[in-house]
Order: sequence, then structure tokens, then C-alpha cells
Amino acid sequence: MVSLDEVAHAAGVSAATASRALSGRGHVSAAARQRVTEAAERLGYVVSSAASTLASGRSRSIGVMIPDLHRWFFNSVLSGISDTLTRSGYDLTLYNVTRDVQLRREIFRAFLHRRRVDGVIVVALELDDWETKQLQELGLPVIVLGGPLHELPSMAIDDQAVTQLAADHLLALGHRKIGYIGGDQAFDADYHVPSRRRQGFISALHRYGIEADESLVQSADFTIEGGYAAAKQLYGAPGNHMTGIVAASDEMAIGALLAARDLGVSVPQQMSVIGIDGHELGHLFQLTTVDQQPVSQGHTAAEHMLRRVESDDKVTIDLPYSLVVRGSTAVPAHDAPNPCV
Amino acid sequence: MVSLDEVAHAAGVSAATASRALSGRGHVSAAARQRVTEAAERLGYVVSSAASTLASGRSRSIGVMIPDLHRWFFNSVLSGISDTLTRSGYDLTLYNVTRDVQLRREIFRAFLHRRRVDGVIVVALELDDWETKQLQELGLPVIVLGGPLHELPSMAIDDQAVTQLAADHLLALGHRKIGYIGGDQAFDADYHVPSRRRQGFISALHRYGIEADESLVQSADFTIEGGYAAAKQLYGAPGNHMTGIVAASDEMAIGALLAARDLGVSVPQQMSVIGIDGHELGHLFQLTTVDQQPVSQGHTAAEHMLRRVESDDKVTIDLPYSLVVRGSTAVPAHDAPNPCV
DNA sequence: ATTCAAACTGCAAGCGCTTCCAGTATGCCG
DNA sequence: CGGCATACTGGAAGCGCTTGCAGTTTGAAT
Repeated sequence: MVSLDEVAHAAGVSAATASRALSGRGHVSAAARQRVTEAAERLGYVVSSAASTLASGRSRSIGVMIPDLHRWFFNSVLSGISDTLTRSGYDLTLYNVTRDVQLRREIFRAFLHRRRVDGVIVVALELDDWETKQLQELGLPVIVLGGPLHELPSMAIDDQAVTQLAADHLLALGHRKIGYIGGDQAFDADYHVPSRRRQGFISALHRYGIEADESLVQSADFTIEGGYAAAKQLYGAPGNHMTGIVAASDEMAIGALLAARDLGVSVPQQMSVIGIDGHELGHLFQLTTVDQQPVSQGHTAAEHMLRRVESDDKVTIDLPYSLVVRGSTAVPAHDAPNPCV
Repeated sequence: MVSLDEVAHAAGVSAATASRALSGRGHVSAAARQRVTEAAERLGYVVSSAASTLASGRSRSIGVMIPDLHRWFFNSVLSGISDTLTRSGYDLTLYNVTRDVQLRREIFRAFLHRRRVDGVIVVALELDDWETKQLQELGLPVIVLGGPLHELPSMAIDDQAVTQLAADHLLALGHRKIGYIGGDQAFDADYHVPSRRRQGFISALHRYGIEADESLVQSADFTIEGGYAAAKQLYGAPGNHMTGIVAASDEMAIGALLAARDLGVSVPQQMSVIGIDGHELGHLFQLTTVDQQPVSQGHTAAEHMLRRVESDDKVTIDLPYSLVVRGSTAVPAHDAPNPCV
């Protein structure tokens, strides 16, 4: 391993100057900088992260806490974060926060305090008070993606508005008996997203003077399998005259699409289905959705993190989203027979 | 931040003894260890990773290089690795190696050399000579998952045998006209896996005295969409009398299943489909597959890494796999009409 | 009781950088 | 041409820990 001293010596300057030349901090003559850069390049010098961190207090690494790598939304966000950090020369330390309570506690208790990171991006985790406190006590910039959480700077889409937009799309098409696949408090692992989306659905109906029919609301775990099972329940309920479904995630919507095929319910002729997320498979399934561009969310979060979120706290950033209309939604066939068994 | 000195002082010992007590290296009396541990706990002491790394040369962090976080196989492996590392108190530094050549080069040139990690696990990346050399020159333990790569210690399933097993399953059921969805050299982003699987398919046919029909072999990119498109090609080819499909990944197999539904080809009555991987959606789709337990692969890789792979090099570990028969495969209906258009 | 090894402990020397500080050189102003 | 600000540079002091070394104590073996 080449040390800074060797580079400095090769360039005919002191280690101090070499350090300044390479880091860009402080004054260095153009000539010296040139020689140092060349020597470093020639010798293949790479700064020792430990030494640099210890001396400067900066680690050039960001911690990312994320719940479930299998869920498309989360690994998309992670991709976005990773991309931006790598481009900026930052490392990414991954904390995969699973349902293992003990491990989770350990991550908050010890891992984060090792000061290996300059900041922490928390993706879609519902934090309890103790965890929030741990994060705050780090004295590091923290960004919560999928908030908002009042105690910490956060970025989030307006989940209620998003779901309302999805429901509005169906309502505007003329649907009136609309089913919902989402979650309730029991699924609030991530900032009440399930609750807030459900609320958005109900509000949308209210604005059309429709009372949500509890029998048309199904809970699921945001996965394809969960959506499939929930949709089967909805399709199977006799006489509900449902013509459309709003699913709180694209994965569940895809599940609903698969269930429809299995039961011979044609989409969009007999049933319109709309999801939320912008899943990569949406195109294949011709799924109408509200795209929340998770990769971009990752980019944005990382960029903000790199700017250190100087703005004191409670920074709450609203993220964009957009309706993408594909083939899974259409005006309801009022004359058609009830597709549900 | 509480320093080791404070802990040592609180426990009435020197920093050296406190360090030994907490790390477990060297001799410390039970009494001293007890007092140090208590003091550390009470003060909330957590070792500074930078200082510890600088002094000891060990960082308690493992780097993981992985290509595509969206692909289920990769994020499964990552989950497994992460789980094992976290349980052992290790951090995971994620290097998401995308198709961006410049970024990729930078990761190998600079990131790895920062000595932030004690070892590197490379998941399913086809390394060129220069990259292999960079890895070797690190002087760190490296494990390649999805090898084998002769130059570096690696772990892999026997891709040829796996695909042969899949094809054998169909052959044993009586299928003779079998299609294949996989890849050729053009898709060899990861250790010739596409090529080796294709070879396994061809060998299996040979053992039954069947020559592979080139028109029944389709290339795809291992995604659901890719499999869907490839399967449509196969189903659409007139007069091929194909009764079964081997897909080199579950995602492509699922694509084939979806295509079958869309074209009215019934599975398994008219068409048997088998995949490879053990995808979590396999259950929903009743997909027969060869499970290679990627999460366990992650565990195994991480465990080996933690044991530092003392054994010099060229450690090549064969990973297990198993056939999981579900509903997507059955004996061919010899009397049935050709399902293909 | 004597000897010796092993257990234990603290001192101090780093690990490889960054950065404060003080000193020298340079440029520009009046 | 003196004076002062500014650019540049190197010395040296850490950053917070680990560990070799040497000294002290203990226990067991003779």
C-alpha cells in the first residue's frame, strides 16, 4: 500500500501539502498540485479511509437503513441512492433492517454509533421513539425517505393524494363500485403508508358522494401473492357489482390482474385495475398506475444527504408522482353482467 | 462520544486493558473485564471504527459487489449475506456494479483500495483480467459467488448439472420436443452462466438421443419480460409440436407462464414449464423449478468470508440445489393437438 | 522455600492521515 | 520603496484506538 508520505516524497513536497493537493482544501500552488497528482496517479495511491476518517472526522460513507430488499420499491430506491453516492465517491453502508427485533435493536444501538458513516438515510421504516432518539443522538444528518416523521428531516410522497389520484382516475372513468386492496394499521410497518393510502381512497369516494363499502376493502401485505389472494376475495364475493380495483401497490395490483385471469374476469372490459408505484413489470401487464419513481427518490435523497441537509431540521420534501394510464383501466361496461361470481 | 479512555478511567484500568477486555484479545483478569464491560455499557461506549481500523488493520466490514438489485436472485443473495454479517457484528459496504463502465472501473480502481473492508464478496459478476488483478492485489480475502473463476476462490452451483436436472425432469415425464429459454454468450454477464446452462440443456437432450432443435432455443435476458417475449416466439412457431419448456431462470419461466395464459396455452395440460432458481413467486404460479436457495448461498458465502478463507486459493465450493415439482409440469398429452398456433 | 512459567497490567509507540500554526515568499497598494 | 495582505509550505500535534514490550504478580512445580 502506497502511503501519502511516499507520494509527497515523490512529488518533492511535504505530506501536508500532498494532502491539501489531493483533497482540494487549502492553498497549493498549481505546480505542486500537478506534481502531487501525477505522483499519486503513478504510484496508484488511494487514501486510507480509516486514517482519513480518524483525522478529519469525515468518512465519505453514508448509511442506508432499508427493510426488505425483495420488495421492488425498496431495491429501486436503494439503486438510486447507490448510484448517486458512487458517483460522488461515497461508500454505502447497508443496514438491512429485518423483522428480527434483536438485530434491529443492535443496529440502532451499536452499528450506527461506530461512526462509520457521515449520515444516515432511512428508507420506509416506522421508527419507535427510542430508535428516533438514537438517530438524533448520532449528531449526524439523517433523512427519512417515506416519512414524514416530525422529529426528523424527511422526504415523502403525499400518500393520501396519490391514492386519491388513483381512485379519481377510476371515478372519472365512471366507476362507482370500486374495491380496494391495501392495508390498515396492522400493516403500518412503514410510516402509516397503508393507513394513509387507505384514507386517500376513502376521501376520493367521499368527494363523489360515495360511502366506502367495507366489504370491498381488503387488506394485504403489498406483495403479488397478497394482492392475488385479496383480489380473489373481492372477485368471489357475490353480487358486489364491483367494476374497478385500486391497489395500494403495483405488486398487489399485479396480483389482482393474475387473479382476474385465473377467474376469467377480463381486464379492462369487466374490471379496471390501478396500482401505485411504477413497477417495472407494469408495462408487461399493461397496468395503469401512479408512478412515484423510486429510483429518482433514491437519487434525490442521496443528493440531499450529500448537501448535508444544512437546513436545521423538519425539512419535509414532497416528492413527485404521476399517473400512467395503460391498458388495465377503462370505462365500466354498465350493461355488462356482473363479472363477479 | 465516549472514548475508550473514559471507560478505562471509570473502570480504574488503563486504556490498554480496557481495549483488551472489550476485544477479548490478550489476558485480562475476570474482575477487570467485568468492571470494563460494565463501565462501557453504562457510558454507552461504542468503539470508533476508524480508530480501531487504523490501529488494528481490521475494519469489521465486508464489501459486496453485486450487479442488479432488481433481479430477485441477486437481492436474495444480498439478504443472506447481510443477515449473516450483521449477526456477526460486521458492516456491509455495498458496491452496486451497474452497466456504467466508468463507475465500474472506478469501483475497482479506487473504492476497493480505500481499505474500508476486510474482504470482498463478488456476486455473479463476470470479471475481466484487469478487474481480477485489482481484486487479487488488494491482498484481501475474496470470494466469488456464481463462479467458478479459476483465479479466485469461488462458490457456485453446477449450472450445467442444474439445467440438465431441469431438462431431465421433462424428459423423464415423456417430453421429447422441448423448448429452451436462456441465453448465449451475448448474455454472459455473469460467469458464463447462460452458456453453461444452455450446455446443460443440450447435454440432457443428447443423453436421450435427441438433437437440440435450434428453432426451439430462444435467447432472453433472464427477466420476466424477456421470458414472456421469448415464449411467445416459441408458442407462435407453427408446427413445432413442442410440449415443454426449460427456462434458465424462474423469472423467464414465469414470463413463459404468462405468455401461455395470454395465448390460451394451458399449463401443464398442453405445455410443461420448468424454471431454475427457486423464486418466491414460484409458489403462486405453481412453477416447477430447480431451487438453488440464494439466501442460503448468501449465508454460506458470508460465513466462509468470515472464516477468512484461509485455504490458500482456488477454493471452489459446490452449492446445493434441488428439484421442486409443482403444478407447471406433467406428462405430455400425446394425443392432444399441437397447442402452438 | 526456590524457581519458573504463565497471567496480568500499563507504558508508549504507532496506524496514516488532516489541519492548525507559524514561517517564508509573493504580489499589490499607496 | 515600505507595508501589508495573501499565497504557499512544512512542522508537528493530534484523531482514538491496538499491541509489542517489559515489568509485576500469581500459582504451581520442584
